Amino acid sequence: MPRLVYERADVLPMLAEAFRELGYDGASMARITEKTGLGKGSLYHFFPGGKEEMAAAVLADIDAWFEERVFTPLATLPPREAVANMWRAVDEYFHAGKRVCLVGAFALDETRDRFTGAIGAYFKRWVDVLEATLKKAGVPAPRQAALETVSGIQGAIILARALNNPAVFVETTARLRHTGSTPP
Amino acid sequence: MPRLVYERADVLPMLAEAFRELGYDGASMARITEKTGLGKGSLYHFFPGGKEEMAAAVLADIDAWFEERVFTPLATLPPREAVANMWRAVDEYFHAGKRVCLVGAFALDETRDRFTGAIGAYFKRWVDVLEATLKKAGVPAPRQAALETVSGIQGAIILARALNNPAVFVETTARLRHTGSTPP
DNA sequence: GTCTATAGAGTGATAGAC
DNA sequence: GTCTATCACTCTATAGAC
Repeated sequence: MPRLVYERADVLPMLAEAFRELGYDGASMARITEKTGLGKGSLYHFFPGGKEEMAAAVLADIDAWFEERVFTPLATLPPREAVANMWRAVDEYFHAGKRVCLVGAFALDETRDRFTGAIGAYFKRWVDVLEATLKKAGVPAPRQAALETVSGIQGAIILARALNNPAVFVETTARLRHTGSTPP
Repeated sequence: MPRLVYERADVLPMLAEAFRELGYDGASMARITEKTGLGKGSLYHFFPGGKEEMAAAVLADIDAWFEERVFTPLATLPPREAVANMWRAVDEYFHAGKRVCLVGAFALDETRDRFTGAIGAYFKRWVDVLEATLKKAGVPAPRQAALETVSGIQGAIILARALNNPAVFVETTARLRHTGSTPP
């Protein structure tokens, strides 16, 4: 009987989904083993620091994805293309409203204080690089537009989940999507 | 030695703060007794249904506050006055970005499924009544503007907490605040 | 005495860590 | 699997108002 052999990197997406669905405190080790199919032995082998290290690794993995697919492109592509790429990546990542932003969710309760650095850096990077892009695109008040866009995505996720209607995510972000792609 | 005697209604704001700071799963009975100063006896006397009844009562209390201070005024005051009143109430309630929205926070993880009705009703009522007000004010695309406003508030709370800077709440909602108060 | 509110020890179950 | 700590919750005892 063959057995599946995982690497640490294979486990991260499953862990991420567990934390996304259950929250940090709601994700008990028992439910994490259910969701991942890995035994406690494997999990503590990969993450000797336990649950906190698992969540920290997941946050770092998310940040790396956004760096590659959103932040770096924002900084290097021509502004309008960069913004269009961001919205494509956002729709892909959040499954057009069906998936929650773990970084945003962790920010809301005292879980934030465990991961202040990672959470703050993710959002600061996003706002800063989007602001610079919008400035290049000639958008007026680029700082405020960037804040509005990043926070608008977070709010749309909450609203879509609260109303139990993923379509609300696209509907709510509709106007934001034009910022940076319409001439001033 | 005199002792403090509470009513159920006195306990709700303290419970709300506990859930807001700790989240539903993070709010253990031990920490709730710490935060409220009440013994388990008192808490289970007021809320025989335990933690779930406590959270449900808190959600109902929040909903009642918003009904009185935001939703009903939106439906009855002249449109521009109604919107101005809403923003005053929002700033007061969320302490201009220092306080989290418990209903929104519960929406993000599986806690939503315990309180689907209350969470959905709160946001549906807010969006619907704001949409009607903006329509009366002659705002174009009132539905989308209402979604954007309600979700923008939620997003601004997340961003302010993530960046550890309450001022970001006011900065981020700045443009939203003009919707409904500027002539079309 | 009754009644409501309070305090907190004690229950079995389950938590995270190893 | 095994450890201890902590979980939500129960229950008994009691305080003070009538």
